Amino acid sequence: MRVSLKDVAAHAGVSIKTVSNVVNNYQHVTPAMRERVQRSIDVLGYRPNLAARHLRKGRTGIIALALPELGNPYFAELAAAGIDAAAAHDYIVLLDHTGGHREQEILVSQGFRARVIDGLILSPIELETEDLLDRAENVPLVLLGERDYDLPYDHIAIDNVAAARDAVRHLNGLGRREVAFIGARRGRSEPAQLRVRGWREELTAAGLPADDGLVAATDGWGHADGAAAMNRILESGRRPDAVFAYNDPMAIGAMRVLHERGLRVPEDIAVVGFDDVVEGRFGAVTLTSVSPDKEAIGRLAVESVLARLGGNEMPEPRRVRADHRLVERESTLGRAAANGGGRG
Amino acid sequence: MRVSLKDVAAHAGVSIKTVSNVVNNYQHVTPAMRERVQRSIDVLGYRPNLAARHLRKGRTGIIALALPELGNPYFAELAAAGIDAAAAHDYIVLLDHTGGHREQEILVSQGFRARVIDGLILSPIELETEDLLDRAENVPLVLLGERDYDLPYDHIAIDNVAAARDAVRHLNGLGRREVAFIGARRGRSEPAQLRVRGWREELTAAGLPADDGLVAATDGWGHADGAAAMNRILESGRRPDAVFAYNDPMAIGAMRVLHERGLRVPEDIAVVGFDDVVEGRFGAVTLTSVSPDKEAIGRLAVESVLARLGGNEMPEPRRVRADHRLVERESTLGRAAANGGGRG
DNA sequence: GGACGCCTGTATAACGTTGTAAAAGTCCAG
DNA sequence: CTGGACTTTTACAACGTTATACAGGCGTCC
Repeated sequence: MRVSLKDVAAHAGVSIKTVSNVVNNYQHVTPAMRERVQRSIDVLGYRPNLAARHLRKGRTGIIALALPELGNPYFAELAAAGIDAAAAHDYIVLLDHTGGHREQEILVSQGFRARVIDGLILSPIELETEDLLDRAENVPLVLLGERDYDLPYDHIAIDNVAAARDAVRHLNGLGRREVAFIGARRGRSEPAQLRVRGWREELTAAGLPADDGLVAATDGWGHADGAAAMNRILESGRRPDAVFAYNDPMAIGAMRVLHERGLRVPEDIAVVGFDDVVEGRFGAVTLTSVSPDKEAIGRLAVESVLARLGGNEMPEPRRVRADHRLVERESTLGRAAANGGGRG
Repeated sequence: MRVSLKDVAAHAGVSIKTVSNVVNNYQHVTPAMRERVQRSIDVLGYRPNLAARHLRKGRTGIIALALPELGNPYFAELAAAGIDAAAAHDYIVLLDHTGGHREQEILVSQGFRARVIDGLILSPIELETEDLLDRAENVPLVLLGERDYDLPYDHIAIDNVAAARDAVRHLNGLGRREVAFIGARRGRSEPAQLRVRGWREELTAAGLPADDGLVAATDGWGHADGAAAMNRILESGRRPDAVFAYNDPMAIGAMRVLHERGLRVPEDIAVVGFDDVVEGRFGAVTLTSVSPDKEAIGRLAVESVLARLGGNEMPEPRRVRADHRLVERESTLGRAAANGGGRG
């Protein structure tokens, strides 16, 4: 059986509490006593029983990080950053995936999937505001990602509108005048996605078309969804000279379709993605992408949720903006000044 | 404060244990009593305290899954499969990443990173046999992946030698006679990697060269490592007509280098990867790859470790083979019968 | 009709830890 | 050498749950 404080206490000839004091670096322990107890600890190979500690302290030392999809490298990198940030605070991360499905997201937000956690970081896709109103759970919640909720929870994200505008402005600067958007989510009550909004704002400001025919809604957000959306746009008869995708996998899926149809990137159609995943740097045509500071997002999310644990004072919910920048690569290369000229 | 069994018991006017019995679906509870207690549970919104349950039962309901790198979609998909398989058994998965570094892998195997777990699934990269000999930890361990340890732990993997031979045989069948291998790990005491072995065996059996000049060792196993390795091979003066890579990201990195140098895939050089990640299906040249049954691996690993929890009888350690198949795509297309003819 | 067994429900004692309060020990001033 | 102030260590009670053992109630079998 595992060795407990009791065993160590017996071995060292002291009380249980003294051993506990040594383990917890309690201030008032004489060096002699500390060493004696420590020796017993080492000899017996004592390791604290976390379940008991958790029961006693009411904390588990675990926070959950619920992401839509681990297969998307963006989330994988985010997860890695979160795990490391948590480890720095002696916290462990329980990773979960929702598939971006509303029911799963609700389950997670209500704490029904992982019930051993002190705090929760959730990156929702389909979750609606009302789903969080009756949140019975009392563990702190921090939200991540593009969706914007008017709720008293911390929210960590980049400025998605500004980032989308950066991307579109970059395309416009290359002389592209018809910029399609791939990846509006289908069936969303309000098309309030910030990236679509940024796309629309920037185009409108530039006096360029931003009609619905240029927006392709999708069911998911993987390569295949991007490819299908690209196909749909082209089959509609539109011939945009640029595509801005909701994320990199979708952009890459779209580029595959363009390749199959003999359209050249960037000569015929420039492409910009979002998230700056590694994959985009190694295709036949490397991908220009909006690069969020993933490390910062992961770290800020963890620090944010841990801060909520401390006191009951419940400070004002915070909207934290992480940095982003546009990384230009081959998919939007060249033809900088050669605008105006058709590409016949 | 949270509501406990005691509160429910008081509300329902029964003993604590009776409430516990209802919660645990204990057999001998009258329907009337069950309903009465259940009503109190619902009214008060009781939710079991897992820390207390864990302390009492000695189980936490959590297993750890430690993978080298979440950024590699292969592992991300594996993780997703593991999480779902565990959920089917009411278990929760604690995901961890080692970076493939030996110290981290040792830490994980000794249980120093996550100490709340009932079992551990580890996919080691650099870990050596001796690191597991003095494993003090008593939680069951299941190993995953390519490395083969002669130790009394369950091991789940595909037949890596056979899979590698399949890939090389496929290339040979296309008339390719000089097949390079990308991704032998640098600094490994014995080059016992199974995939290299399969590559060598198949080539040798076919009477083709399998010398060290065709093997490119790498530090890591990402896109950039594959690209660097490909560059090194080409700069050495060798002109292989096929490349077999340790995994898909490396294969894709290699293809990028070939593209930059104006070498065509598959016309000049055919490429085969390993793992069949989604990314390989959407490049300008889709990637032929060995496709392990990830869902099965994740599921088998979880079931294996859960099986070890049950009894103390410690059955014989098992080597479980998951299925694999070769998925042929554009990177090895055509020129089937056109062998023999040089390529200019 | 009484003894026996089965079915329900209850009291109590753990599981291993930490917080509280009090006991024991130490030190110094008077 | 005694009293007081302070430091170190201890005993004990929680935290919320489940296992064990046992007490009643009821039916059943001779």
